[in-house]
Amino acid sequence: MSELASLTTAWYDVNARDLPWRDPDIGAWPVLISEFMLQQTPVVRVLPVWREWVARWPAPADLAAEDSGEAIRAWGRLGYPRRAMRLHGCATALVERHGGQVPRRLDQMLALPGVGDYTARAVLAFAYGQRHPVVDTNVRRVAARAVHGLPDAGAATTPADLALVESLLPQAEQAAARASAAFMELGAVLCTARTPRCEACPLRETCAWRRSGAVLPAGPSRKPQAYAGTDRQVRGLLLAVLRQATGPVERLALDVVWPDPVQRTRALDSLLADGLVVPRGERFSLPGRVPADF
DNA sequence: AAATCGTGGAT
DNA sequence: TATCCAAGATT
Repeated sequence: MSELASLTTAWYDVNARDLPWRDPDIGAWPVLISEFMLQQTPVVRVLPVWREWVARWPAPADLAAEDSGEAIRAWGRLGYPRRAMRLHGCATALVERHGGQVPRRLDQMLALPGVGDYTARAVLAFAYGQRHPVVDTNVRRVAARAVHGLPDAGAATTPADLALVESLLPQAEQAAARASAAFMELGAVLCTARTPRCEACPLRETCAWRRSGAVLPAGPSRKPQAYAGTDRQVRGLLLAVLRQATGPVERLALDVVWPDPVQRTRALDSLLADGLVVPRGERFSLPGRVPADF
């Protein structure tokens, strides 16, 4: 195996955080839930919601039996609520296509809604111990620095990234899966975007970027994303109203969240198009059955 | 292939 | 206070 993998795994053996979805006895479904929630959302915010979901919907069939609106509501404030709907879609697909189980084949994983190159391989590696290059933003940053001597990676995961990381993995399946978790942990805990802690890094002697001075770029490594005043913010405000409502709400209750009627309408229309919101006559609600007293 | 899609903690 | 960014996927 590569020196990068052996050094990083040895460090991980001692320093891995004790995250509940890393319990070796946890099932593939809880792992899949964690991977969805962790898409663009920090660990600390995922933890409490993940616990709720695993307790409430211990198997895919449990979630599939509910309206997608329940998933959206239980998603809470994790952000990007389309993930909740796609995860509900996953549960349905698992029941319909895979006997209520999480499949063990990459092509079957990639065919699930909301499951892309990262999530598919992460679940197969972490839940089933398979050998796949698991490439997220952390791993790409570690590879960019340690291997290429660059301060950060490109904007998106490329086939070249997958090939490189695959070449770093040990041959044995379980060791490869552990190395993948170790690379991610290193990027999340030490080899961070803005303030890397190179002194504590197991790769400090071999890292190409450190040997060239570890100079951080002046500007942001990604294009900073605006939020205030965007449709995204308005969608969030609208959905927050519908999440806490117990039934359909009047248009007026939605109108008060944003002053500009043009943008408000555009945001609501996009939520309707996404299926995150459903019209109920003159009113609106999350998707699903309406309680009898409405 | 660049834009879009939430939210909140850290700096 | 404003900016950056966090276990991505989709179109």
